Amino acid sequence: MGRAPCCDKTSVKRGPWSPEEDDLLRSYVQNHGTGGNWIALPHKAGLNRCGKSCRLRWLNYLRPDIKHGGYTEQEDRVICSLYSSIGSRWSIIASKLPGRTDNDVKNYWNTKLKKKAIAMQQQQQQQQEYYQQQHSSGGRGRRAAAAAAAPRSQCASVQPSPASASSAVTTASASDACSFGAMYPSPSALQAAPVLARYDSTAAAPAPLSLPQQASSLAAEFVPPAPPPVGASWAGGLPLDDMFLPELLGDSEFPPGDGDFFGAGAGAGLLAPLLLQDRFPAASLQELSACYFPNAPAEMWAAADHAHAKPPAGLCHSLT
DNA sequence: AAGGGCTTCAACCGCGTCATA
DNA sequence: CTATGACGCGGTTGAAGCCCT
Repeated sequence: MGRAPCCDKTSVKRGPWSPEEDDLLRSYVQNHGTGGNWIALPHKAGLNRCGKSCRLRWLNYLRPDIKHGGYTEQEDRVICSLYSSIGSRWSIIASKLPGRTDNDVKNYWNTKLKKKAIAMQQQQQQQQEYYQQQHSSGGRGRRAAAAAAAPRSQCASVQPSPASASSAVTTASASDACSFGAMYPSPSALQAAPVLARYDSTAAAPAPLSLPQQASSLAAEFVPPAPPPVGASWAGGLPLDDMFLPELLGDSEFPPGDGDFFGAGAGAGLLAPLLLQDRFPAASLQELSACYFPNAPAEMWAAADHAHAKPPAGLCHSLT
């Protein structure tokens, strides 16, 4: 027994919208608003369309503040950084990009950015191999080499959804998120590991940070990995927390209206977690980190010796 | 010029979540 | 507490345009 359809699909028009339909919908919404009921809207607006179709058309195309195409380097970096940390939660990612819709961001990632990421990952792996060869004789390099050789499944918990494998291009898998996140390892993320443990940090990082204590001990013998390729400025070494925490914490300066999301330069980005440690109690930052990775809270919370298994309600509503 | 393959992106589908009666 | 309906989201599809041979 399935769900009742939202409308009679045989009697409503489907497919591409005509300019006349666009005008009808636009003028109706601008004059009357959505009325909080998309199902009833097409009838009121004189459209022979499904309510969901109207909603999608308005949200993804007709809204006056929509930007189409022309993604900037900054936007690329935001998308990549967030994707590496939270996976394919396009609505959250799009909410950090004014004028962008989840559908647009999703399409952009699937058609362009993902390829760019894969190419850069391959480049990074080549650098890693070279780097491992240079350090293979010393003890300090062994853990990094072992971690680099570790299977990707270490981060499978980041993206629990076993996405269909029917489309190699469009499917956003756990390994995508994980491997791309690994492209930009951040020494600062490890230095701040007891506070900002990242559950998707693998591969180029010394080891999966499944436990803050492990991360802490690893940080002590951490060998900085190869830097991102020259010219690959976007998302370089920026933990999600650097750009996300301020907003969740109510920092009104995020995102900057016309500036660089990542601060004045790489140094500013790398310093952000440490500055946050100064500004907020470690417990609060642990709670917020847990919000990013709701699929793996137990380990971290147990390790952090918290009385509760979950962060306080309302702390991270937009991500859970 | 033709046509086959590739890319892009608007639109659809189905499910999870939430609000409300 | 439960049922129902609407919304919102992520995954997927397919038509149109582009590119290459």
